[in-house]
Amino acid sequence: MMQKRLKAVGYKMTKGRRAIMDILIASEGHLSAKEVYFKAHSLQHTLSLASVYRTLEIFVKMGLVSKFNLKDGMARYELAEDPGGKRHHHHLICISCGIIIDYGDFSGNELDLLRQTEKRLSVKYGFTIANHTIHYYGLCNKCKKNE
Amino acid sequence: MMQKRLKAVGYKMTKGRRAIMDILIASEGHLSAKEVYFKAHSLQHTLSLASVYRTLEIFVKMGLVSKFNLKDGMARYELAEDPGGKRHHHHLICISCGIIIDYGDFSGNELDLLRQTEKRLSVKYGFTIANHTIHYYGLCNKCKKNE
DNA sequence: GTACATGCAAAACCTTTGCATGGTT
DNA sequence: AACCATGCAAAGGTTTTGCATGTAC
Repeated sequence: MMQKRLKAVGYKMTKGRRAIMDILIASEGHLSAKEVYFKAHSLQHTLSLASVYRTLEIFVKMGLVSKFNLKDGMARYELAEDPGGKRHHHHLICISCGIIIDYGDFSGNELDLLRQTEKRLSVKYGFTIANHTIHYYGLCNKCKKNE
Repeated sequence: MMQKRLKAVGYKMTKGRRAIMDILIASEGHLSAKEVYFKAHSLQHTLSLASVYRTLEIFVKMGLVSKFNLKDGMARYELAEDPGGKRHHHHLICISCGIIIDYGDFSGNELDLLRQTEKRLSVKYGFTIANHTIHYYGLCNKCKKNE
């Protein structure tokens, strides 16, 4: 439970943090800080953007949330994947309209290969890999038709 | 040759652009705009940071340079890969010291699978994939020892 | 009551832009 | 000569921070 995890690291559970977590749980992922702010603000009217940033940073450090950047230079946040990896996915990003599509239905091959690759890199470069981000850039169906 | 390519799109070849391209060619890649600025400035003392940004954007639009973002929200630039894909690589990023290691010695399996995956995504999501970025985050050898 | 969390406003940082001037073709 | 490129400074957008106050424990 969240309160426990926060307490364990010396943090407190507040309404703002609860609201932010609720939004992240309810959303499909890849939210910008402002999107989190607007959505969470509707649950907790006193919440400020500064607190959203501070809270998101805490969540990232705790491993509850993943942060990544697209080419637009605006950070995106989403719930970190569960240990089993059920929520793990990659992103398809349209370079025309910016829509982001999650892609998580990996084939067995793909999973095997990712693991295999990580192991190989560990051995060869002495790198211990904690996680990865994979982004495919291209044209979505809609934008293709409009060209 | 560069001048030709620039001219073809209505742009001019200047000393600043030459210097920026020279730096990109001489470097290992993944340079921030400021790094390009400082290095190129030593070749062309009148160069400004604004021109670096303007030039890099042009190069990206022309397909000469690739731009990508790490989690720190600072864009990185590097020479685009040649058509044959010889320069294609992914990145290992140390979450402790920030060092970036290129990783380009793909196994045959990895290449096959990437192509296969892109094709599958094209079909399933109607997405035409132009390129991808793959970043592995973890601890480098050095930082592992210091912990 | 103590320590952490928050709001607000200011600052910091990366990146873009307006405008007058300089350089390339 | 025409038009693009540049430097400078200002503005824009995202993210961080200082400080006084509020709140969870």
